[in-house]
This record gives sequence, structure tokens and C-alpha cells, in this order.
Amino acid sequence: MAIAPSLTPQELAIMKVVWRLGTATVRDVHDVLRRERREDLAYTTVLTMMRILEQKGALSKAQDGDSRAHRYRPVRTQRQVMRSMVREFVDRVFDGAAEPLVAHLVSDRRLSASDRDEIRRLLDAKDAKDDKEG
Amino acid sequence: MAIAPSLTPQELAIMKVVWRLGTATVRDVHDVLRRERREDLAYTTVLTMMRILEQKGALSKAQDGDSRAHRYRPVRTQRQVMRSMVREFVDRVFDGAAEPLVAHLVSDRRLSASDRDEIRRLLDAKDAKDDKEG
DNA sequence: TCCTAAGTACTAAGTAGTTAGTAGTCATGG
DNA sequence: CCATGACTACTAACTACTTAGTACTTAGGA
Repeated sequence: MAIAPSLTPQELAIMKVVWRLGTATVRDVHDVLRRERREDLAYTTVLTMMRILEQKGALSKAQDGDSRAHRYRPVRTQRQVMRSMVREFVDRVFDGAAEPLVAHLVSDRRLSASDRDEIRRLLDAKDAKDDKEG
Repeated sequence: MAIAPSLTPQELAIMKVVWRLGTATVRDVHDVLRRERREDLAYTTVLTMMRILEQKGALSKAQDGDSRAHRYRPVRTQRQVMRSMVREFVDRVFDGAAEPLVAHLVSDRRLSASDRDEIRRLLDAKDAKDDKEG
């Protein structure tokens, strides 16, 4: 099992549901996806994807207490996985340079004024941290 | 042809070379990739990929002046394509919310102090622009 | 007890992405 | 004038991703 296996788009969609629920059975995930997405996946499709995620080491599996179903749990936090995916994206698309990506985001009308204030706070905090650490 | 066809990783790698060169033949791109990458692709692989990119509408093709080779030219600028790819990524991974992505980037040690200053300038410019536009 | 519902494992098949071989064209230098 | 080298088009094959069917298991109610 790789340390940080990358997730395909559909795998990510499933992981997001599991993160939100904390832990989940195949049934849980299937119900949520059925409710929230246009095209609905077959139950066995979700089953297969969760088995793959378990093989990849993204989910761990345990017997559910009261039913025969497996209960899955994320191995890494959403934050950790997002971080890997951002790194991979920055490397692939921006050759590792994060600043041009931020520039795109800032100029692209997807940030509100309060988002911008929040980012300033993060930047300031980072400055302070760097100062402290030398 | 879709307005903004998404690019696969290898297609993007080729597009980057063409953007850098302005226009390019298959030979040009192959030479650059051979020089800059570990594993080298066969000439015909690059040829096939560029044909696909032309079919997708990412490259346009014209006869080169003095040789029989095709000369390819990007249809959209790198900036435009990057922007689409960022949008797609933000949608897929962050459900459309750009701010959490910026938060990741800021906290992830990939931004230098001067990068942070540059981002502040961009944020300020955006504020000013929004004020002016109401 | 035995049928049904819910669950799993296994398997298959279709689509997309990647890589590269083969055959054919054509200009040109010997 | 024809062989060679550079080029293209076509085709194929392999890998990864996505989707879902089929067969099997088992708990629990009629």
C-alpha cells in the first residue's frame, strides 16, 4: 500500500461522503449519493469502489456491530488527503509553483471580500510563524 | 469540439512545450521532451498525442513553410487553459470553494515571504477593483 | 423450516488514456 | 531515377477507471 495513494474522481466523491458521516456502510454511502447526485450509481458499484478504497488503504473496514454489513472508516483525514491532492495538482499543472495558482484564484471572481480578508489573516499568521521560527 | 476540452496529464505536458515555443512541430516537441524528461517517448507517441490535441481543438495545424512537417499552434493561451483547469480542480476537490484551497496553499510551506507579499498586492488590487465597480 | 432481504465477493465489460508499431508518402541527393 | 530519411495516418495493445451483473451467504420472519 502506497503512503498516499491518489484518488480518482469517483473515489474522491465516495471519500467525501465517508468523511462527512465519520464512518459509513456501503448502504449509507449509496443512500447519500442517490439523494445528492443526478445519475445514481448501482449499489454494487459503490460496493466495488469502497472495496478498492480499502485495498488502496484509504478506508479501513470493520464488522458493523448489529448488522452483517462492513463499516468503513477513513484512514487519513480529509485535510491530509486534500493536501496531497493540492500538491499533486500544483506539481502537475504549475510545475510546483503555488503562487501563480493563488494569483489565478484571486483574479477569478471566486473569492468574496470576506474570503480575501480571511486570506490576509492566514498570510499574517504565516508571517508571524516564520518570524518566530527564524 | 467542446469549448474547453479538459487536458489529460500527458496532453498538458505537451501543451506546455508548445506554449513555450510559441509554435512547434512534432519534432520540436519530441526533442524538448527527450531533453527534459527521464523516460523518453517515441516520436510517434508525441505525434499521436498532438493529433489528438488537434482533434480536441487544443492545437491548430498548418503546413510548415519549408518542410513537409505540420506546424502546430495553441488555440487558447496557457493562462486560459490553466484557468479552466483550476476551476475544474476547485469544483472537483473543494466543491467550488476557492478559499479553502488558498488556505491549504498558504499553510503548506510552498509560499515564500515574497510570494505572500505578492498575494497581498493581488488582494488589494482586487479590493480596489471591486470598490470601483461597486 | 425455508423464503426473502440484505449483504459480500467475484467477474466482466465498456470507456478513456497512453504508448508505440507499421505502412505509406514524398522530396531530394547520389 | 531511385533509395533514403523525415514525415504522416492508421492501427493496436495495454493500463486505469468506472459501472454493474451474477452467484453465494446468512439472519430473521411467516
